[in-house]
Amino acid sequence: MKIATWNVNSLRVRLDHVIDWLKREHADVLALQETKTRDENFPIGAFSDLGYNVSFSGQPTYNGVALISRQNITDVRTEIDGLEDPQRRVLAATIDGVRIYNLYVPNGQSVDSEKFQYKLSWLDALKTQIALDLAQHPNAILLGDFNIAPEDRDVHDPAAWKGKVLCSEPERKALRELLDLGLIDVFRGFEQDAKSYSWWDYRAAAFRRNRGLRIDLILATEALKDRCSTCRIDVEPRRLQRPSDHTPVIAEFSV
DNA sequence: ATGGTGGCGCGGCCA
Repeated sequence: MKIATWNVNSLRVRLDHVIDWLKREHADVLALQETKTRDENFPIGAFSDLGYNVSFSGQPTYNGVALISRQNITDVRTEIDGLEDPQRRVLAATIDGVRIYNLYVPNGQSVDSEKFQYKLSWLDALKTQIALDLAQHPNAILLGDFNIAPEDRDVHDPAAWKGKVLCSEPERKALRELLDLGLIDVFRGFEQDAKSYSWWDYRAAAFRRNRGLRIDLILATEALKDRCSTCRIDVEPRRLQRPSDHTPVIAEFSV
């Protein structure tokens, strides 16, 4: 299974990029975040023409997640238990016997904001849900835009970002607690270039200067980690005209 | 430079 995650920051604007990317990479599963697309407007045909199934949970203007898959998508869930949340950030499904969680973790805006408290409570509810689910699904993958840089090596300028949202200790702790359930950030299981990032701010020529963060992650259970043969960031889509501010992260599993 | 750019949708929010 070749599986990838990509925050596209509007599927309508980025559809050509996504279709071209699928034609080139032939991924089995692509998890999209920030589709910003109502369900009734989802471009099903663009994907079915390539032989892909789709599942989506969208809303107008903000958020929105989708799964694009060669194999059937079953047992779809879009809610976290105990979390009343109109924001469409979760799409869990089973594909090829693997339980897959496509996640768009709240950004949090700034550590002193209400949105940051929402981010932490959202992560806490997610942890509770995943703890329960992993007992039933030894083969599971969590992937998406986590809006958390796990460690300082995932940050272009750790001193400047210290304590700031996306890098602060409370959210890093929340991520570690999620990993402690038995998940591995598979990107770090392989040799990687220093300064490997998945997101660059649109402003201040951040991409050209490689001033980025690695906040798009693929987490796998122990059983699947041993079946992971590669994980890499594909920076090419970020070079295109009118790109998303994120670029795809890809992992391959023998399942 | 407390800015900068981009998407949505047409003013202001969100990232």
